[in-house]
Amino acid sequence: MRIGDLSAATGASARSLRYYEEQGLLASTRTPGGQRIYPAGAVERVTLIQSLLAAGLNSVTIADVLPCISDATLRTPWLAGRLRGELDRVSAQIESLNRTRDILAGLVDQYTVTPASA
Amino acid sequence: MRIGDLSAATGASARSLRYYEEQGLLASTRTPGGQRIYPAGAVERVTLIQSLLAAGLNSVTIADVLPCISDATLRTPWLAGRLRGELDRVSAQIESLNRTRDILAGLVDQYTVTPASA
DNA sequence: CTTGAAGCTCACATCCGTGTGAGGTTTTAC
DNA sequence: GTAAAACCTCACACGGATGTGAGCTTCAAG
Repeated sequence: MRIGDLSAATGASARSLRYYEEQGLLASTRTPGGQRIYPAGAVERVTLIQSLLAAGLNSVTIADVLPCISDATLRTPWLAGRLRGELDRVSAQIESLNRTRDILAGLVDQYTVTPASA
Repeated sequence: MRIGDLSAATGASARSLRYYEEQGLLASTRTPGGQRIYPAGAVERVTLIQSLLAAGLNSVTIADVLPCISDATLRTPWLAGRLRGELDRVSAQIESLNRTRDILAGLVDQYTVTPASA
């Protein structure tokens, strides 16, 4: 599959896909003319990359972590700790976001209730 | 309370506090010499600002939304919609983060289980 | 007074994924 | 063989909160 197809399939821009490759997150082979050809699992991989980016992991961290998903032999204790750290961070972030959501929901509630007198 | 005290109380750097003021998120009076004096509720206000920033609202949006928390008369339908939109966005973000957390947790699990043979 | 800590303004730097545009090449379809 | 669509590589720009440093002023304590 070519870059346009992968872009359409994932919602990531071609620019982003090239960036992922540049950062070592995504592999491609090339046609004789130099255009990128992506293997079958690329869609899932890009989806995963997007998830991790959205979770606040930067590309370097993702590059460290990603290989282990496909290759269990690459798992080191150091990486396990790293991963656990990221998990904790994301969990804390979710906690914090939940509280903030409650604040926003409370405000929306007030909007819904108070102007009922109007 | 002066800027150093507020910074210590909230964890926000003095730089950030000045920035919040510049963006209209935080008010202060000044000493005759020009130094900032913050009123009593400033700590809570800064904490709220930090929450909203962490939730992905930018300073302009926060500036729109913040006044309504203290003053119900400022609530307009337009702002209600705006607020609801932000709430939806944050909720979606939390959903997405939950999925990502599950992915990370799954990875950590694999680390925990697989190397048990070692 | 004097001195050191704390504050002030201004302005440039950083992060980092993504947008964008120029200028050129490859691929695909007719 | 030709035209159009897709792709290529630079390389610069951005957003937006925060860091940082220079140069100066104010405040609090001795």
